[in-house]
Amino acid sequence: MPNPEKTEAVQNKCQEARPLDAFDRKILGELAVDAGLSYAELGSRAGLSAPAVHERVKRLRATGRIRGTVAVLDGPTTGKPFLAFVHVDSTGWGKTQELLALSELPEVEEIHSVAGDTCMLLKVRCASSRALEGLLARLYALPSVKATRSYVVLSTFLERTPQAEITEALESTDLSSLASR
Amino acid sequence: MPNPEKTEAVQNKCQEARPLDAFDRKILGELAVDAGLSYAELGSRAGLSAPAVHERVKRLRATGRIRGTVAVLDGPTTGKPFLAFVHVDSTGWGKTQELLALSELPEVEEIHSVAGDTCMLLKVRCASSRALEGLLARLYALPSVKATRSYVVLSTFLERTPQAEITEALESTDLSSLASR
DNA sequence: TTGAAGAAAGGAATGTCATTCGGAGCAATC
DNA sequence: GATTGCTCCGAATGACATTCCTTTCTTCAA
Repeated sequence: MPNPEKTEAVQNKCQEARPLDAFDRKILGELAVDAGLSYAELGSRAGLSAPAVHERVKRLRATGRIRGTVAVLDGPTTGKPFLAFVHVDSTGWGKTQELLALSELPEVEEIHSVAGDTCMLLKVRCASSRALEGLLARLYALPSVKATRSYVVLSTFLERTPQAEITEALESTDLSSLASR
Repeated sequence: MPNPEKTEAVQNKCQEARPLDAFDRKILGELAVDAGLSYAELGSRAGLSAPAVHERVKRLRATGRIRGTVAVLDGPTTGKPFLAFVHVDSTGWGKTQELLALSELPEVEEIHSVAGDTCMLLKVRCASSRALEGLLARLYALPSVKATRSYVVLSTFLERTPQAEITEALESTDLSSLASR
């Protein structure tokens, strides 16, 4: 009979699924806000030395927790003041391949398949309403696209990449207390 | 009578709205994909020297074209496998202030006000469906929130930050050619 | 309990790169 | 035609990333 702990250890090794200790999460949290921090500064905030932080960051990158490091561009001042979310109803499954071709357009920032009364959800940022119109025209040019609903953004109050912190309280919400609503 | 060119020059100076030449856009494009590039590498790709690139990047940061540099975290492997878009119908204008308080939750990544059959649009990434439920509970706890519609993401095919490139063709789409559809 | 092995952290050294400085080319202005 | 301002490049400096090595702690086995 295999030793459960040893088996788990092996799995962790193979899947590289070590469960992120407090140091890791602190580092991730800081880097998700500002990746320009030096390892020394990062270390002093996390309570580690620079080489230790470096080692952890290297591991976080290798295991895919950190996807990459990017400069966040400002839409309006870089020529794309129009932001919209487009819901796409398409006929048939497996037709999503056509939509994925839109990834080539730099205006398309996100493509998700979603559950709900729609099939696909696109996040699109472009130069003008004219360009949005042109993009919708391309959408409707696809045979599988049945209908779209666009939600043009008027104001953006918050926009950021995934954060490291997790709000534990959300999972322990006592919904029964809301039953009286 | 004021000299138009001079006036424009002054405006550019004041608004710091210089129109981004090809070098700037190339640099922005590269940095939006990988901000870890050295200035030397960046320079060789753009056809400039390292100091020249450095100067431009500094200016792009100062003028707000580059909002910041961040590490892109992977949702699933950092403990947040659930992604959803939540449409919020709220009663009355100016009540958005309540919703903005949700910015404090690291699970809330985006908050937009949109035109369409809904008022607010949230992008939410959390640990579990239980957490999503807890977040919706918080939403409904706000007096102004009338209804919500959630679109749970099943698969994400593309997800990136704003890109520098602009597809000119989108703005020159001949919509009259689509009239026959 | 003791010994051995693995993992991880810290200190110091090295190499790379960011950053700065000075000079040159170029355009626009008076 | 001289001047001012801007941007580029090459070289020098300084900071920082990266590596190496030692130490410590934990874990597993005897």
